[in-house]
Parts: sequence; C-alpha cells; structure tokens
Amino acid sequence: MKSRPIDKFDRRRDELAESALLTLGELGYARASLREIAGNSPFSHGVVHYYFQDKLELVIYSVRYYKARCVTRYDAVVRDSTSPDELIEAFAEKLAQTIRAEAPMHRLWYDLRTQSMFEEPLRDAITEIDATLEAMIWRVVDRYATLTGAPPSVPASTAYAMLDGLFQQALLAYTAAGETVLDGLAAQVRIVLPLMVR
Amino acid sequence: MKSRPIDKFDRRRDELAESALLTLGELGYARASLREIAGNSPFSHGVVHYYFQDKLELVIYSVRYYKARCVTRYDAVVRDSTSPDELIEAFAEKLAQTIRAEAPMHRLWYDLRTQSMFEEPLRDAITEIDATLEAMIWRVVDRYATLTGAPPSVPASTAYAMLDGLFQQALLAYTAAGETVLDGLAAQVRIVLPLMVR
DNA sequence: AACTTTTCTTGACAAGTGTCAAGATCAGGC
DNA sequence: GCCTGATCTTGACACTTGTCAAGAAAAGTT
Repeated sequence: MKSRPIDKFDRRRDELAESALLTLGELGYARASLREIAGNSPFSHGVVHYYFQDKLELVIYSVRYYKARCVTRYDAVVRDSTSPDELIEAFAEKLAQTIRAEAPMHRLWYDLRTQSMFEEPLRDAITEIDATLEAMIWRVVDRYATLTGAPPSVPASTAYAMLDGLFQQALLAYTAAGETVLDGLAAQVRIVLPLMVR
Repeated sequence: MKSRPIDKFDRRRDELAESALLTLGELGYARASLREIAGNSPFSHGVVHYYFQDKLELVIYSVRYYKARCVTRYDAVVRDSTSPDELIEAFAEKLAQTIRAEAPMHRLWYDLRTQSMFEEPLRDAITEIDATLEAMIWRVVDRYATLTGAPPSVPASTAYAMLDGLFQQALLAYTAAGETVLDGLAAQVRIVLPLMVR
C-alpha cells in the first residue's frame, strides 16, 4: 500500500491539486471535468482515482491546499503597519492586488462556498475554511483598532461579512469591467474600516 | 407564428419559470436538468424548447421573473416606519423572514451571480438585477438616514455590498445550522445600520 | 365537418460525465 | 539480470446532458 515514500505520494497530490486549481479557476466547479483537469497536468485522467477517492475529495483537497497558503496574506501588513492610515492603505492595496493576480482562485472560492449550500458533503470543509478567513480579517481589524486606540465596534463575524461583501462585489465588477474598478475598492475600504472602531 | 394570444404564450412561460425556480432552487444551476425542471411541471421535457430557445434563456427569464416580484420586499417597511429604531427592527425582521421562507431562491441567486463570473452570457442579466437590488437596499438606508436626520456615511454601492455580505453569511449559516442563526442577523443589522449614517 | 395552426409528447442524437478495471510501464531490491 | 510492488495509461461502462425533429393531440377557424 503506502510503504515508505509517503512524502512522494503527498507531493503528487499537491501536483494534482495545482493542476486542478488551474482548471477549476477557469471553468468553475460544475464544468471542470476530471479529463480537463488531468489535461492541465502531466498525467492522464485515470490517475486521479489513484490519488483521490472522489472528484469531491480532489476538489476539497485543492481548495484547502490553496487557502492554506493564503490566510497569511495580510499578516505582513498587520505586522509592519505603524499607523491606522498606513494599515488602511496597505490593506486596501493588498486586496486590490490579490484580485488582480488571483481572480480565478477567488471566484472559485465563492463558487464552492455557494455550492456548499446545495451539496452537503462540501459543507464541513467550506465552513472550516470560512472560519479561518474570518480570523484572517479579524487580525486586520483588531490591529487597526489597536493602532487607533479605540475598541472595535463590530464583532469578528460582522467585520468579516462586511468586508467579504465588499470584496465579492469588487471581484464581480472586476470580472465584468476589469482593472478600473479596483480604485473603488480602495475607496470603500477607506470608508468602512474606520466605521469598525468606536 | 404568434398570432393573437401573446398573453397565453407569456403565461406559459411564467408557468415554466415557476417550475424551473422550484428545481433550480433545490439543485442549483449546474445540476438542474431540463428533464428535472419539466418533471416539476405539468409538461414534458421537450416543451421547454417551444417556449425558450436555450436552457440559459429559461434560467435568465426565471430569475428575472422572481426578482421582479422581490425588489419591492422592503418598500412597505420603508413607507410605514416612523422612527429609526422601528425601521431597523422591521427591516431586520423582514430579512430573517425572507431567509426562512425563501432560502432556496436566495441561494439560487448567489449561485447564478457567481456563475456569471465563469459564463459571460449570464453577465448582463445578473449585473442588471444586482443594480436593482442595490437600489432596493439604498431606499432602506436612505430612509433610515432621513429618519435619524443625519446624512448617509457610505455610498449606495458600499451599503449594498456590506448588507449583502451580512445576508449571504446569514444564509450560509442558516443552511448549515438552521433557524437559530437568524437572531444573529438581526443583531448585526442593529449594529451596522447605525454605522451607515453620520 | 374539414382543415389549419398552435401546442405538446416521444424518442432519438451526439457529446460529455465520473468511475473503474485490466494491463503497460517504471523503480528498487535481490 | 529478474521479480515485485508502486505508478500510470488506456479503454470501456453506465449514465446524464441539451437539443432537436417527427409526429400526436388539441384548439381555432372556416
């Protein structure tokens, strides 16, 4: 079975996951077939079932694999900012930047999160990831509160929901209209973050 | 071709749309097949192409049909409230109520909106509907501002994005955990709406 | 009643899906 | 070298999908 090189096995899984993310980000969950996914990899379509039991297992593994790297995206911003305004600007810039660079990954995330309302098997993984995203956002808001010297005016779940709403709307507009909308996102962040502290 | 009873033709389309909404709300856009949709109607699967050119045309027609009725959902609240607190309570209650009563429709909406980032043909219709939703929310916020006597502190697009974020998160939690989360939504609205006026 | 047009059903089509099993290919130990 | 187990490919399976065409049934017209 899985004798020694359990690392190599896992490295292949990651390789598959990376190819899967490419296709999933391009086509979405529903239209990304295993053949298409394998087509974007050095392997053939049958190999998927050697490393994963299901299409679902592959998808969940892939999105976990991606999000694991990304929940630290704003940590440098949190660490290095020394004033409220600096934090806002750096945070807003990072938000715009990740839309520019990884729009397909983000729309995939929203696709899966929505799909989890229809397909129960997705739900646990999505709920768990969403919680880590909430924590990620809260580190920003909490730090902003510290820098301003005022306590947060909203709980973590609310802060996350609000900023996620802004982000999603920006992603939507970016997909439809491109680049130009990203300034608007920064402007919104400049308005909203200050509302989150007393 | 379409001789006289153009009304009857349209009434059938509406009938089909209603059946489609049932199925789409249950299974989501990807897994709702025309056969399944027709199964939830008095007709057979072939009839769809008599009234619609595409699956896409049916879906777009259906969601338009639904949203047309729903953009007035909060207008009574706006009209009848005479104090800021009354408006907040009535608005929060209506939000919770629509999740309770029409969760499948809402998750369908989010499904389609997300899908529009992958399928260009959906984009125009979705963008247009989203704009009417923004206007719907803005009528609430604007009225709240009037009742408090203070000007809004955020533009319409921001207010919509924030509240939509709250709503979506509540819908997600409701789907996973049920009923109990709806109190949390009301609490969040009580916090957030006051932040939207100066 | 006969005829025409609208409406709907049935059955088929080509294409695509996830899954799996049989076997080819490769790597490492003897 | 050869053998064994891990790794990968190929080809098939059962099934579902949107679409459409041919014709049945119903409605309307004269």
